[in-house]
Amino acid sequence: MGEEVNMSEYGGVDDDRVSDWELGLPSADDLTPLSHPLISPELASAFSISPEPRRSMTDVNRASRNTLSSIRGELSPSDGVAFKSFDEERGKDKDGMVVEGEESDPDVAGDGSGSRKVRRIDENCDEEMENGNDGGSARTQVKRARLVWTPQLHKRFVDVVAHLGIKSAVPKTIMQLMNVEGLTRENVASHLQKYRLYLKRMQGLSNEGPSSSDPLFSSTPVPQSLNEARGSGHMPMPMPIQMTHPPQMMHMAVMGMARGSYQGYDSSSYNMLQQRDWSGSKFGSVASYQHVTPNDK
DNA sequence: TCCTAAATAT
DNA sequence: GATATTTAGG
Repeated sequence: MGEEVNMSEYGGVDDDRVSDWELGLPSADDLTPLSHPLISPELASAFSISPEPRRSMTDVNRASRNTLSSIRGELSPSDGVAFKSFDEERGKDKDGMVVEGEESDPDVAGDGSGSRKVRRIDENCDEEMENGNDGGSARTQVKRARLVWTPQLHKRFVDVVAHLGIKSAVPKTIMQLMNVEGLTRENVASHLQKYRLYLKRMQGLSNEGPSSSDPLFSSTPVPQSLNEARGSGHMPMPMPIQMTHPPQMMHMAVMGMARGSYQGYDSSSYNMLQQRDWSGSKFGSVASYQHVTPNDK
């Protein structure tokens, strides 16, 4: 769940008080995010309604999340899971570490029937080169950390692409349907580019055996959707995607991950779980961000 | 505007 | 070298 980095600053100061608080608090999963959209993203996209009202409550969100994270980080005596507070290496620009908060997710069985977990990307900006009061426009785009396409995220991506049809699967639409907070169109575009490449390869080598190049892609069943999904000239009626109705935001917040070691995923669990929802598996979080070097480009 | 391919960066 | 981001052309 929402691992937060800056909690390291408060590390272990108030464990006692925290445990008192947590007694009456609902679990993080039960909380409805403030960013709760009123209509389903499918519907929204069907009618060209912007799914994200662009609330200006981002600060509030962040604040409450921080609080939650802090609490979460300190509790766990009841679970067998050991939450370790993580200290991060900020000094080294090339170093990052994976912090996966394992979340007990009891409702995995139905795969989408129950309450979908809220998902979002928690970006973290290290040093923010804040605007030196330039022209005054709030244009200062904080450099996002490197997005890591976790199996969950990719699965969502594939689902959306599949149901859109390969034709109308364009970055913007995909991004909207995925409804992952913080996920940019460029993120999707980039991934889509790679995904298309992958599909092409697979198509060319349809009788290719085990060694499919990408562990991520090969793990996700590729839909036979080289066909168009939407009738031409029709209004984009949202299709009943596998994802359940309130597919709110993906909740995700994981930092770091050493470069180049992504392929270290256990391929066996891939095959086992390829049709299941990934939540609850060892992949506690949906996506992760890699720490970005303070280097400016 | 935005999609896609290519270049660049990590 | 793989992945993700950024740039450039349409």
